[in-house]
Amino acid sequence: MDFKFHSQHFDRVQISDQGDSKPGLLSQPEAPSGFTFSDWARWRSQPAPMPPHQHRGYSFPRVADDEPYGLGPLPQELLGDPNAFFDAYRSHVPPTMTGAPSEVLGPQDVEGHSDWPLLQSSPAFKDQSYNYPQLGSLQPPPDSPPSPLSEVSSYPSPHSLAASSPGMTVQTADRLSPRSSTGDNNQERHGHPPYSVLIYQALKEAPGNKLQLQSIYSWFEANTDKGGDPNAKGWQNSIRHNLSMNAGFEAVKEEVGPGKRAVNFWRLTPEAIRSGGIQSTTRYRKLQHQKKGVNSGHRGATRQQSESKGGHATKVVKSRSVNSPPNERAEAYHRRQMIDTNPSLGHEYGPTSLPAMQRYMQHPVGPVVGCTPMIPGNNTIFMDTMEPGLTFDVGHNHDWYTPESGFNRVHDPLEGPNRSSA
DNA sequence: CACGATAAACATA
DNA sequence: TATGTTTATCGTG
Ligand SMILES: [Mg+2]
Repeated sequence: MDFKFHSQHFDRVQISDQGDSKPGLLSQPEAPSGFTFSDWARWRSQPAPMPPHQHRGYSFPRVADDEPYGLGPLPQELLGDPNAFFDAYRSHVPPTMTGAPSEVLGPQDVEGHSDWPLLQSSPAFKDQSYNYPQLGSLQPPPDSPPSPLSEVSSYPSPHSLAASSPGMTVQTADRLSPRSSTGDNNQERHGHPPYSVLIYQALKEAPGNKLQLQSIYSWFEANTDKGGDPNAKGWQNSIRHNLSMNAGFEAVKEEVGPGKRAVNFWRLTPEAIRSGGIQSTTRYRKLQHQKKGVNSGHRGATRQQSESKGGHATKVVKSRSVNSPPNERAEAYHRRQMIDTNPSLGHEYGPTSLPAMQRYMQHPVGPVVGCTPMIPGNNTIFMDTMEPGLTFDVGHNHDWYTPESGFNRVHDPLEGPNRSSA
């Protein structure tokens, strides 16, 4: 009696997947979406041939023609080169200042969130820009493949970035970072901002609002207390986890030339930039089953036989001839790739498509309230057909984070394309 | 009920 | 091995 579940397959949906028509995910009702190709071109500072047009599904933030494209607070020197940006981090981190220079610490109190220690994100790049001279033997950037592109990389960012005005600067504290490892851990002490926020900050400050994974690590090492011990790499796992699961961060591949393999950058989503914030990473957990411990309670070396986890739902890349697929999973994987690959993007690099889980949540068909584990063969989802307002009109809450106001709980009415709330 | 941190299983390149 | 994606646990408020 409760729900009436409807199950459908979203194979077909994948075609229109990127249709950025998110039901009620964003606080902003309608997002003007219409990032033109030229905008995009500018974004990555490329010549830009005139485009084929839309790439319909993906909506980029629209930017007024006269709107400045530059990143507010960023030092000019850095603007042109994201690599430089992270190189700065990479280089400056290890040697001298490990952790956080207390000099730059600026405790403050942002009304929205005074808990977290504020920091100024690494001065390293604020002042020095990426010159981190020293390091003497600073080799050529280990990971800065992109040479041609990279250029300016400005990014459409209206006032969103401006948010970082006076009050909020970001924080970087010396010991911030959520963790304390073991046992007592916890953040609450003063609560360090969650990974998602830290990542948001790192990206927000970066040229083009994008950084490579390694650079993000570096940022953490420089602005948080992570990285102290070389042995711990759990925090990196956490970072990756957040990058993947939080829709505010998207991976963009940049081709570097024929021979080399494209490098991947993690970038703030246009949505994140426009709205000036991100949603909590855990919100994408909605569809998961919350299993309760029926087990013996063991934990340790375990098995979870649950079906697929990682990869078969991976993102796109390029189409390529498939050899003999190793197994069924791989087969399914490749199938998806073909579908997901966006033709209009051609060889251009751009945002990869949404990860499966996140795409489910945008199912055009309506509110998705559940799904089976992501198994190749069975792509069934469940949606609620009840009328809102009645019995259990579900609807969920989730947090939305913005620098100015911190986290705010918002409720999404569970309204989909279908149900126009009269 | 939502979060967040972690660990870990899996995939792919 | 490095990266990414996703499932699962445990602790908090
Ligand atoms: Mg993501």
